[in-house]
Amino acid sequence: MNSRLFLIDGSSQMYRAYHAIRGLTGPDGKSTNAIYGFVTMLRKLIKDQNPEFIAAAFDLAGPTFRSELATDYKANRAPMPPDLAEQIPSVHRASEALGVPVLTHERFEADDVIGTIARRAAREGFEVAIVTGDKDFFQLVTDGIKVYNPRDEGTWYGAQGVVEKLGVAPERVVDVLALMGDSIDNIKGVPGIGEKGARDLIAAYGSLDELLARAAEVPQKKYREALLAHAESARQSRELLRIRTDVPVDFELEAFRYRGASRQRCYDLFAGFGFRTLLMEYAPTADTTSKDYALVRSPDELRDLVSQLRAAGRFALSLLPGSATAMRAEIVGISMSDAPRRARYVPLAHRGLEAGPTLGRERALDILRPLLEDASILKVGHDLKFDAVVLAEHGVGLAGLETDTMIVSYLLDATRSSHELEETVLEHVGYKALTQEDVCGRGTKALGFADVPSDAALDYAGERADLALQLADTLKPMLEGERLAELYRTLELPLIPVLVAIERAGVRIDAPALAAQSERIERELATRSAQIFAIAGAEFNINSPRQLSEILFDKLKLPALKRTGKTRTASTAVEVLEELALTHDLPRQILEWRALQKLKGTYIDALPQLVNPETGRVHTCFNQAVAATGRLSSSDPNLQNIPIRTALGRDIRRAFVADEGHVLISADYSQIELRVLAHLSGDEALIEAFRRGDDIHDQTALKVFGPTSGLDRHELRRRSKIVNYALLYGKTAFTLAKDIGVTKEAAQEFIDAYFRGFPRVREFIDATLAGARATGSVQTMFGRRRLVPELMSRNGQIRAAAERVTVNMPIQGTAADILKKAMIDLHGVLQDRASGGSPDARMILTVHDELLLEAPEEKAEDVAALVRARMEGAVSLAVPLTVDAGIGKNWKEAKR
DNA sequence: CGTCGGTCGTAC
DNA sequence: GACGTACGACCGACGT
Repeated sequence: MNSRLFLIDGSSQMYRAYHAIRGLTGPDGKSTNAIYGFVTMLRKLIKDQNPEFIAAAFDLAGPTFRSELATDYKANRAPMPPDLAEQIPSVHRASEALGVPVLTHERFEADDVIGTIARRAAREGFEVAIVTGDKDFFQLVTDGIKVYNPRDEGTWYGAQGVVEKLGVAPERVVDVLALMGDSIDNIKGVPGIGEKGARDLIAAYGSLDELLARAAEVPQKKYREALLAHAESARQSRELLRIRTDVPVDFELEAFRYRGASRQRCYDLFAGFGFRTLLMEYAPTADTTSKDYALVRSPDELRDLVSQLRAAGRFALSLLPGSATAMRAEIVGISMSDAPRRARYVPLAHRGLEAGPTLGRERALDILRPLLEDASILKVGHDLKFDAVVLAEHGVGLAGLETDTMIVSYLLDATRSSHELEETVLEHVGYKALTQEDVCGRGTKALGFADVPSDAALDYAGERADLALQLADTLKPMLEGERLAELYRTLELPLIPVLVAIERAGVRIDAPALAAQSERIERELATRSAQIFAIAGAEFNINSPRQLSEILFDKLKLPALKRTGKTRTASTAVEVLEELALTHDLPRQILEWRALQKLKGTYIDALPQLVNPETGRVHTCFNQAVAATGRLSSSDPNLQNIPIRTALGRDIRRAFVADEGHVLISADYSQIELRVLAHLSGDEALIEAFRRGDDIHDQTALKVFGPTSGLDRHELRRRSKIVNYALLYGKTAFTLAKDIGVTKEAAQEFIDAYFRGFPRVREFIDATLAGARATGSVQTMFGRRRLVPELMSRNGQIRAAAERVTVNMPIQGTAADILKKAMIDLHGVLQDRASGGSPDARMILTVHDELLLEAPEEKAEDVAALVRARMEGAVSLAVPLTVDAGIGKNWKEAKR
């Protein structure tokens, strides 16, 4: 088989990348879209085609032989956008780093360089592929030269493909192009002849020369006259469009042999561009660094380790858990590190053949306990809450928490897609860490840590502790100089033990009640689906948007009112079905079916499965490093989206119950975000309204709709509530109009009226945006910040989204900070009370503006008052914070 | 058969 | 195209 040479039309591929990807910028704010697109294309090409030889040719700025031939060559072309031009040197560097040599020529274009090399390589017996989306290259196609368009799945064009595409053989392509001309490059061709005409004429007369010689014979008057008048233009166009194959270039084909990418150069370059996912593949790996990792196998060794860590006064630790769920995890092993590249791993529960003895778990934990519980020995880790929960479930406390690198990473840049140790280390230490997949395998075949031999676990676990310590020393100083260090020290770090306590406490679930509800809904769903199939005249999967849209829009011919974002298929979303329900029975039925299905599938059936058999309760996991605004999130299960709006939904909350002799206390901030807005904006009208204790939505109604709108109070209040929240979320008149059922113009007038009524809110929004544009980030009252580089995007949509985010973040984020502060305060008080003796109240849940507690029945009123006081007094604002508290045997009752 | 993107829907 | 922050069920295309 012949060697394959890929010649890439670099400039055109770079252009394509630039236009295909919008709004991608590096850490320095400069555009990286063309670089990224080009790199992606190149990597895919190399992966898919596995080339032996490869090179990329690029145009240079400046005159070429064509501009001498025709002074107005490319005169129509808009100048290259500056943010593309500045990426060119980087595209060249990236190409070379990936192992693809870059070719340029002073007087010739990339096309000609490619043409010349292609011809020579073909003569020497290479199979040549020209990588381009440009049909001009079809003229070069021969037995040994094909065109490859990498777009989508990739398309190959040989001679046959060219005939199919342009209607003529490759050697006549330039004749066809000459007739057509090229308006972009200002090549005139023959006016009045387009692609179709050109193909037909060249096919009929054999060649351009023949056609021009016999122009007078052309039957169509339009073509004949044009050909006679513009024969010279046609000839000149042909010279401009003919790709040269005689460029003086000096090279050895051997220089194009592909030898793979330079890891180091790719790593350095991609780090500079901020290509985080790509970085992974090029980062240095373990084999390049020396380390001192060892197993600890005997009690004496472990005691030595403990004294050493004590002497160090500070160390990082990492548990290998038996399961990803902290509340259910066994401890498979513990690693600890007190200096870079040094780590010790204590295997505790590895199964199967072991290279040496393993310490008994209880005995090992007993030796470790004093060290772990000693608050004067500082602890470092990545996601310490996880380790603390697992340890606590094994009867060991974790005190002296100093640095949680996951949370530090989150405070530095909350919008990162992941704060996993691997990602964070890659970014800040420049090291590609082992992953759990590397050690355990992936998919269904993946082993648990317990089934991995302990010396293999050592590499992974050792790194986890080692890297956490290294990371801590890199990241911690980055908090200084801003308010982040204080935010970390006073809010995020103290929150960890609070969350540990809440997660461990869990919520009691009335599983039999849910099971009964499930059966009832199951029957209901069966009846309803039968009805639905009867109306539809066919059986189908109601849960499948695709099948449903076929029924609704193809079979029943209902109008497709909206299309979905990515796939442009007819949407079956609520608002669409609501609309269709006015004219047809089926959509309403579907909506009701879906609502039932959702409740059953997501909550009623899911919750009992997550009850911990040990505790009989559900233990959600609170994530402290996910939400971009500073909120907590909840998962496994998510207890922050339990239904409340519909009666049936609220019933689910009845299944969240208090223990015997206990009650639940629900306390939630009243309109905390609007109060935060009042405080941050300093708007007198808003502040006054809150100080007087007015109903804020009524007050808004007065400002927005006026005293004489004629609507009843209930409707006014409903609309005002929507307007109020619309403001927080940066809603546009368009969506506000939809929500409250008025015209866009009316909605805009409401928004305008709102800003007239609360003028400082407008000023606050403008000032927030201006500040964010100046600094690249926006902050909460407590100094939590969010980076918003997209504010500078040239893409209007991306920019508008960034503006909404910018306005919303300080409000939502400050509210989140306040609740966190209240939780820490309250936790302290409850702990103090508990130290008095009898079991007392405990927090069991938090939902953005609400705390749920469980308390002995007889202390309920007392605790409720305490909770209110702590929440209302968490922070002092220009307006009072008010808290509504309720008590009940279950969450629904407590919520009232 | 497992993974993953798309769509939809729940909360605040 | 048009509302901020989350999590998760389900479907179905795609890759192994």
